[in-house]
Amino acid sequence: MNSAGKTKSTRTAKGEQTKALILNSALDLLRERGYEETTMRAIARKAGVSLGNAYHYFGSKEHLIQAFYHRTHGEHLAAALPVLQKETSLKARLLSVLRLKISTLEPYHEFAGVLFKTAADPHSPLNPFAHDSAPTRHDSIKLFEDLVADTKARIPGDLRAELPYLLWLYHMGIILFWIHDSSPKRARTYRLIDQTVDLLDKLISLASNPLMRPVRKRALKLVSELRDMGLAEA
Amino acid sequence: MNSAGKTKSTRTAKGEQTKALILNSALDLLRERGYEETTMRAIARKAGVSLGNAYHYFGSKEHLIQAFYHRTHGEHLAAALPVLQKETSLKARLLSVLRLKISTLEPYHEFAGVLFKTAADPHSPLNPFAHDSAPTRHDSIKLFEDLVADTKARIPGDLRAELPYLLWLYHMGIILFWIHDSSPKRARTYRLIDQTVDLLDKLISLASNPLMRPVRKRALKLVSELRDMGLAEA
DNA sequence: AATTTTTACTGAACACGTTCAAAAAAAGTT
DNA sequence: AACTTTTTTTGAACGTGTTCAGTAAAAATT
Repeated sequence: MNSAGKTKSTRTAKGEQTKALILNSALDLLRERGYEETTMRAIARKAGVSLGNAYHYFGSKEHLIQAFYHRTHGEHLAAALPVLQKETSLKARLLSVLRLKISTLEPYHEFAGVLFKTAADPHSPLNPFAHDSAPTRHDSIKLFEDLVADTKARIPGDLRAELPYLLWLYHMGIILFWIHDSSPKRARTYRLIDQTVDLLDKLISLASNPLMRPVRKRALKLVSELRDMGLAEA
Repeated sequence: MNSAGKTKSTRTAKGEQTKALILNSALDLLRERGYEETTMRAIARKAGVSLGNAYHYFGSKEHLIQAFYHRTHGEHLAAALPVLQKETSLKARLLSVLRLKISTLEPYHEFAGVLFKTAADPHSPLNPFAHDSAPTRHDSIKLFEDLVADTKARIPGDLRAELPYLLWLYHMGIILFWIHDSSPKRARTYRLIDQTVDLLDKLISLASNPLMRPVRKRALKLVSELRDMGLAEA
């Protein structure tokens, strides 16, 4: 069995091809119709494959979403990494990276809600704290590590260490807002990004003040405990 | 039709009785078996009623959860209000109210995950920003209004106005943690409450400092915009 | 080359949430 | 009391996600 016994590993070139075919069919339908309206039967039909075969490669409908998540993260990464070369300030980097995230996700807005729907369920393999989604989550946080790493802002070491995780959480919050955002061209979300990035920048400066050291230490210790806990769970 | 055309209003004493019977059967089963393992058919059977009849009173399985949410909130309120009489400090009140919330929810820990599962889905009538759940949400926030209202801490007016909503969000975060908490007697959650309440108290003092006024104003304006948005949506 | 073992694939079956037309019961009306 | 309207209740039906025993094909082994 695999990590959680759901998705079988592919052993054959033919199999790899079929698996990709199913995933592409699924993403097409999800983009067009959203989650509920995209049935496993429709996915299999579009891929020219039997229903059972789809389940051979993807243990459940949710596992297809995990594959989607992995793919869009790759797209986002490809778009965001060049930005880290050009921009050096934390603020400018954050602004670009978040805007790119939203534009990458945009084609899937209709069905993205389901991501968070299951994300909060402890029994779902999709929830961000679950063992199954650890690799994708780690990849996702790594982008924010790179973002923070070589920025020349004066940030105390303790805060700098936790900042990637905190920014990742913040970026999840932005996505949650975007999911509920039905304004034209997602204008509200982009405005929220502008405002919160600006505010965050100020708050980081504030927290970096030596006078803040005791409170900062306390808060960061709490954050690190919370962060570690996810890995320790079943 | 009702608020969203889902739950029919009851017109008869007999109907009221049947509705209560179904809800009680549902809550019993949910407590014993959790959400997935509790089928609508089992609920109907336990209530001695046909499947279709269950759907006559509760438009969907999720609507039963909304009823659960309403009921446990009532229990929590009954336990928490006396505390506001005895305790006067914000810190002590918060500590008690949160601990009571967790102990009220405890019997339903197994299935509470589904609360958050659907809570983040924009299409679900259960999501906290949805129109359907507005009454329960408002009731829930009201408790924190009472909690803040007559406390004698020196808190600036702008912060005091938003504090109930912020504390409600915070309390949702605590519940989210509790859902994932599998430690004995939920020790981790109680520890988290202790630590975060302590920290929150310090942060409120900090934010009340006149020097913080500009940043505070900015942050609170953002929060109030976010809060209003929920009501404006479809 | 024949045989065994592993992988890819099929389609029928299951239990579930949900819907709906229609029957039974109750309440309201004349 | 007879009739109409409304509410309650039923049970069959639909489409869904998922499972599984079994078949076809490919790879590994002899």
